[in-house]
Amino acid sequence: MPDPSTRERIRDAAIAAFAERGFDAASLRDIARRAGVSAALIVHHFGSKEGLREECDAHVVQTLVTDKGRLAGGGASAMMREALADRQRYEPLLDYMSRMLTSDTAAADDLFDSLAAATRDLLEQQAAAGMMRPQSDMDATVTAVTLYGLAPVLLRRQLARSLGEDGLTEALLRRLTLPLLELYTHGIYADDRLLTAAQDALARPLGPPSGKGENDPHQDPDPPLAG
Amino acid sequence: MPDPSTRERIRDAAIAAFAERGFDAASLRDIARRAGVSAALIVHHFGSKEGLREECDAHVVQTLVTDKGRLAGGGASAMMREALADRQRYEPLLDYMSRMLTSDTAAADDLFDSLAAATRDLLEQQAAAGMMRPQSDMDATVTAVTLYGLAPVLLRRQLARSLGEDGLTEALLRRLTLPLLELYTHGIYADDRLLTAAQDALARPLGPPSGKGENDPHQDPDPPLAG
DNA sequence: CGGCACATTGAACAAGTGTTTAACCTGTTG
DNA sequence: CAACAGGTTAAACACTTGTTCAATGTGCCG
Repeated sequence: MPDPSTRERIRDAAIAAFAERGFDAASLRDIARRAGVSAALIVHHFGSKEGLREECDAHVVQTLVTDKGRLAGGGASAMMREALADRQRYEPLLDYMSRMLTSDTAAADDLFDSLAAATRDLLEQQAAAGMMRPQSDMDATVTAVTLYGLAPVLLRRQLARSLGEDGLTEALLRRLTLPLLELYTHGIYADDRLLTAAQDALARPLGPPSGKGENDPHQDPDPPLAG
Repeated sequence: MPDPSTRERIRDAAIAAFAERGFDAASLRDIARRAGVSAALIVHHFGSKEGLREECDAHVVQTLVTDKGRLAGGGASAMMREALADRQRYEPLLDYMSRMLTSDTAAADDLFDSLAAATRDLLEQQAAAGMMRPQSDMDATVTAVTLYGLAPVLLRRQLARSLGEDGLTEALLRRLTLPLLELYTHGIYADDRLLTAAQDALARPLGPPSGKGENDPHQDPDPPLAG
C-alpha cells in the first residue's frame, strides 16, 4: 500500500494508544510521538481529542464490521480468523473494540448492533436450514449468543491466563472449540431438572421470594455460573 | 450500622468514583468532595492514589467474593440476587468489578480466579450429583462458563439496551433465564453436524486451511457467533 | 517572481493533576 | 496546665493535560 497520509498515521497511532492505555490515559503528546508529529498538528487535523476519538471509533467500527462485508458472510468467526492470521495488525483493534464496547458512546451501540445483527442473520440462516432447535425467545437468544461471542475477547487476558496460554493463541482457540461446540450442541446438563424447575417458577405470578432460597431457579438470574 | 469511619467513607466514595469514571479519570479532589473531606486527607490515610486503589480493589474483591462466603455456597447467582435486592448499593460494585476484570492488575487476577474456583466447585458438585454430561475438558469448560457468567455484567449496558430494558432489571433477568437454561440444557443446535465436523477437523494434524473455507469448523474459533 | 493555501511546529496558556508542606484543631495523657 | 499525637486543612509545588497562537516552511497557481 502507498505510504499512508499523515492523517491516517495519526489515526492509527491514536487507535494503538487508546487501545493500550485507554482514551483518558493516552495523551495527545504520546499519540503525536508515535505518529512522528507534533501535538498541535493533531488538533489541526481533528479539531480536538474528542474529534480524534470519533474518527478512531468510526474507523474501527468500519474495519471490524463494514469493511469487506466480513460480518455479512461468516460472522465474527471470519473476523477472528483474520485476527489470528494477522495478529499484530488486529490486536490493537480488538483492544480498542473491548474498550469501546464497555464505554457508553454512540459508536459502541452501533458496533454492538452490527454484531448482533450479524449473529441474528447467522442464526436465522441456520434455523432455516433446520440446524437449530426452536427458540422460545429469539431476540433474547440472539443477544445472549452475541454476548457470549464477545466474552472471550473482552476477557481474553483472563481467558488466556486461566488456561495457561499467552494471549488469544491458535492453540487456545483450538482448545475452546470442542467444549463450546459441545455446549451449543448438547448443553452441559444431563437432564431437564433445572430447566423445568425454572419454567415452573416463571409460570407462577411474580411475587416475593418463595422462601426455598438457594434452590429456587426463579431467583437464579445467572444459570451459567450458578446452575 | 454505626456511622462509618472517615477511612471507610473515603474508600466508598473512591469506589463509586472509580466505578463511574474509571481510575484515571476520577481525581482525588473529586473523591474528596464526595466523601466530604480534603484531598490531602486521602493521601494522609492511603499514602497515594495508587494505595487508595489497592485498598478499593481489595475491599471490592472481599465484598464480592469472600464476605459471608457468598460464592462458596450459591455461586455468582447469590451475588446477583443480592445485587438485585439492593441495587443502589451493589451497582457501584458491579461497575467497579467490570473495570477491574478488564484491567491487568493482580487484584483482577485474584477476583477472576475466585470466580472461576466458585464455578468449578458448583460444576463439580453438579457433576457428582449426576446432573452434568461428561465434559471432554473440564478446565476449559469451567473457564468458559465463568466467562459466560461475567459477560452479562461486563456488557450489561448493551444487554439492556438490546432488549429494551433500563439496566439489569429483574424483568431482564427473568427474560434471560429460560433461553440461557435452554442453552445449558439442550444447546441450540438440533443435531451433531457442526460438532462432529469440528471433531474431525481437530483430529487431523494441524496444517494450512483445508480450502473448504467458510464451513471448516477447525478455523472457527468462535462457534457462539459463527456457528 | 508574488501570493496564497495549507501542513507543520515550538512556545505559551489556563486548567487540572497527585503530592508535599506547614499549620491548625482537638482530644488524650502526664 | 503543658505536651504530645493524630485527624484535618488550605495553600503551594511541580507536572501534565488539551488547546491556542504566531510563526515557519512548502508547494501550487497565476
